[in-house]
Amino acid sequence: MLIRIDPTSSVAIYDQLAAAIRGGVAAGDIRAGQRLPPARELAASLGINVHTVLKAYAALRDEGLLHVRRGRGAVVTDVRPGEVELSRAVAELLAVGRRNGLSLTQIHHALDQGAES
Amino acid sequence: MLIRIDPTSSVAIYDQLAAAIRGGVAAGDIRAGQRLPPARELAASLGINVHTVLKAYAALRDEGLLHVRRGRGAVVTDVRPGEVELSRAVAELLAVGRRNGLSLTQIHHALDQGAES
DNA sequence: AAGGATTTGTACGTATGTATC
DNA sequence: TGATACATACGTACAAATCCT
Repeated sequence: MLIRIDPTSSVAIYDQLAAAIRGGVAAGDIRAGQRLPPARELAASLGINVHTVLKAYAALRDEGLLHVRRGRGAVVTDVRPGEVELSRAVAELLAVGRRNGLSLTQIHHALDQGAES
Repeated sequence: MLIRIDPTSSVAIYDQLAAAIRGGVAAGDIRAGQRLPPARELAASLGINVHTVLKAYAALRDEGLLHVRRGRGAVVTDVRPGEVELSRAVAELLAVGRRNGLSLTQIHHALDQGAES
């Protein structure tokens, strides 16, 4: 897939890149399980900085679209459309719960209470 | 409030700082509407880099704890996270799960799976 | 209204740590 | 052991939004 970056755009470069990758996945240009180019490589080919690529990767990881891990690279999540938002909602609840000092069991309990109402 | 950073800790500095601010808000040391020190200033007083402070501020903003805007600084949100934030995350997960045809049990299962990774 | 000061946002550069292969 | 690749942190510079005079 071809990614173009417009440095004159008011949209941030990392945002342009993230959008391009999102689109590539949605369009099927990038398949589930497929690994994206290493950040340094992609940065070099696009003429941008590694940080900028890593920031885009991190954003997509937070969305649940990518699995990004040290030494492994960025791999497109193997989930069906719709499951991305599910895993993101799961991740958010876990993050919020733990931030407030809740155990996994307590988070489950909160889920049950929320389901009653 | 006093913030201490342990550079030898395995916990990332920006994470330590974010946790310290969260704790300060929770403990009432920092009140709603109060403005945090400029990133550069706080960075200098803690002996860390501006980026590190900004990353902590951005994380807290994503959590909804802070309003961070150019020229204005970082202001503590008037709504206290906690129950409100938790119930919102619960509601979102339930909504997303049911939209995708999951039962409550299946949502619990998704939560467990998310907790593993 | 205009301009300067303040403050975060983004981007680039570089170095080191850590997990994976 | 070594190579690969992301994670974090520090440094610097400029842009953009806001505030104040």
